[in-house]
Amino acid sequence: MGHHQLDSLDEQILKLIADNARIPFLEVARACNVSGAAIHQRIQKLTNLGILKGSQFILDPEKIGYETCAYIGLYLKDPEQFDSVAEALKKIPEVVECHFTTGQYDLFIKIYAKNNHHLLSIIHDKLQPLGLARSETIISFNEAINRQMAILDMEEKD
Amino acid sequence: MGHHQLDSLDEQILKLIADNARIPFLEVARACNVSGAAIHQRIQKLTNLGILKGSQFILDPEKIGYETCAYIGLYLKDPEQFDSVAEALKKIPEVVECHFTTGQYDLFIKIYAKNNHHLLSIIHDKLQPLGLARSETIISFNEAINRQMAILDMEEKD
DNA sequence: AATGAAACATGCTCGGA
DNA sequence: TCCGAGCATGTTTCATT
Repeated sequence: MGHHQLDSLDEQILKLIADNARIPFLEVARACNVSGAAIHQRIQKLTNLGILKGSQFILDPEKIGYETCAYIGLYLKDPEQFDSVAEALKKIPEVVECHFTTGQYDLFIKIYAKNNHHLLSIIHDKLQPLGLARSETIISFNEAINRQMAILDMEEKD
Repeated sequence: MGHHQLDSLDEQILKLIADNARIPFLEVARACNVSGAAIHQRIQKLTNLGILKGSQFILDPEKIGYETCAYIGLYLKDPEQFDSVAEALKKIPEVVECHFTTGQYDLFIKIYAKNNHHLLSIIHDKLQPLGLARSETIISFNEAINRQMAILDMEEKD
């Protein structure tokens, strides 16, 4: 699971495509002073290495009807079930993140709901039945930042 | 700020492109039984409405050297400064999310760091100087889910 | 691992319905 | 709002270095 050695060209490519998945590879090629075929090969390589894991169009949650964003810390009745609970959470489309965490919570999740009422009904009808002992909800009323981590600098050797 | 009326074609398009930003629009057109020009126009419209907010290639954080993911709840010495603190957080590249929240915390952020030591140094050297009274860190040791919310069903009328 | 050219496919624009 | 056609542009492959 360690990370890989990326050379300067890989890094340039990642910086150019990370926040613009529709950029023409020829434009990347021109910016990097290499051929289009080279970019094609590198992107293939980065994909095979698992560094690139697909692409997305970013949708504005509010504009498609998801006005409530919340984090919920879950305490399980049986903490050893965290694995099967995580599986069950994958089937709840409103759950967009799920973390196994240190300390306080057994699981920590992020949810988008249509509104506060919808959030409550998700907690009641979908989360509680999974075997929660208790939960703590943090409602976000403004997502001031939401971005991908930057590609900061070269990777050190293994 | 409200959401918009999306028809069935908009919805189909969003479902096809949301998790594949590189899909050819002509392929979308074929799947929807409309012309390529129609898809082109719709995507333009969805972009103008702010429903589409750009695109990304998804990078695997671990594979580019970010092995620690954490959430941090921030208590500010002066809670009224939350706005300027949020601005300052934008300049810290390791901070990928920042929320204004109800209750407990003044701000709630998500951070990717190279390792635990790096996380500590970010908290000490970059976050504390912003005027923190206190902070609570939740370290994730496994991100079991990380996805975009699904496009579930038609939007109701305004 | 990169190149350049060729073959193929797509993106974009415009006139018209 | 959509279609179809035309042209510019991008993608992919392959033989070569």
